[in-house]
Amino acid sequence: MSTRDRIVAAAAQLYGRYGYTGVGLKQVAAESGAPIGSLYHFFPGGKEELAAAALRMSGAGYQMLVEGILENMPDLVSGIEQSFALAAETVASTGYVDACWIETVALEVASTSEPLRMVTAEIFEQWIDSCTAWVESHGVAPEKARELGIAYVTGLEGAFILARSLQSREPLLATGRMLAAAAREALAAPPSTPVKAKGARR
Amino acid sequence: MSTRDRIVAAAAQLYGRYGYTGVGLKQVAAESGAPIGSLYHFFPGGKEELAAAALRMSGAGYQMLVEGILENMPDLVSGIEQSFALAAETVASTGYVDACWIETVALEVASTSEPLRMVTAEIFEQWIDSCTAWVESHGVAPEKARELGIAYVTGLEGAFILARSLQSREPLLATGRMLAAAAREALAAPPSTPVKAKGARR
DNA sequence: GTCTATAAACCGATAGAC
DNA sequence: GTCTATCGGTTTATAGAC
Repeated sequence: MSTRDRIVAAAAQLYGRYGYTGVGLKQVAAESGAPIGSLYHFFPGGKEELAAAALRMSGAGYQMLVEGILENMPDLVSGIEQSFALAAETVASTGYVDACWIETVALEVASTSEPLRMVTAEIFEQWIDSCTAWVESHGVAPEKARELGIAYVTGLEGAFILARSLQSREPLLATGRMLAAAAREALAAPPSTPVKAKGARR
Repeated sequence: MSTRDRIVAAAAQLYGRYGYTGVGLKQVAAESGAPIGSLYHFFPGGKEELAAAALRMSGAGYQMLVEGILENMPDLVSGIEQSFALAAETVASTGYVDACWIETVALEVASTSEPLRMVTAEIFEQWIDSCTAWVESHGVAPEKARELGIAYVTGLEGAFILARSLQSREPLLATGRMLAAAAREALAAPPSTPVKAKGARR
């Protein structure tokens, strides 16, 4: 693992616990074992450039994680409910500290750093596209699939907030069940313009 | 408006734009027109005590706002969709900077300040209770009503994140429509233990 | 590429005059 | 209750030796 990678990894970990504003560059340097000079060597743009790299790395990582989970789900409805239940277990197992730190930084930078805001927007858009494609592959019409794909992301992110604050699995379990209900309705109303569905509607 | 109130109001406004960690006490003092000494006079506990007061004030304010909107909605399903659409317009009208700042601070303090984490938990619990009561008043069985009440809050908070990051109404509109679909299903399956519903099931 | 030293500004918090 | 000055520590960022 290169020095650069260790710096980015340390930054991602610290941002997850303390937020973007709450973490100093010296702290990142200390955690990664690199001196501050190396940090500015790899990221001449300073804190913003480092955060952009960490966001992009973790954003892609979260997406691969979710895609891997959803791919192995038997059907749309139980896939939604099960993946939220799995998220609940995972978050609980870390003592409600590790969920998704992208949202924390996204809120912090939304009105303070236009470059970083755009990085988070790019990440969320990719997540939406990925989820929408999965929903569509199970036979939901494109527009409805996008709505459900968006609601999957917003519901998951919102449930993470309450789960961490309340230190409870309930927000994730309840949100998963309600989104599964929405998915059931989306399946019941078949595509107005029929498409060949790859996944089974059963 | 008392000096104390002006300090709390200024803190709430600044936390909304820059987050908890991103706002200094000197900044709050300057914005409110009060000297730092007064700030420590009213809040001997310093930054944490001030944030707790601001959180409680804004938390109650948001709850009253949502309750006032939901009360006047004709039915459960369109009430959910319409209130999300209204939120989309409101957030868009502020240039996507003012949505709900409780979530920003909740994420920042979740693993850094146990006292503040508990304040945010209390606020979220009250929101859930309020939404659950509204859902139940429209004829949904208690357990399902709580699930939908939770999903309303998580969906709204999550959609606020994406709306601000993407600078788009779409996350709020899509989430509102999906939660309305979930509500439709909750109404279709009547309470196992029938209760006298105050709201119309139609 | 690695590392140290340092500048200039800001932080939360306190002391103490008024 | 109001206000100022200040302490000790931290921040981002840079300069420059190795």
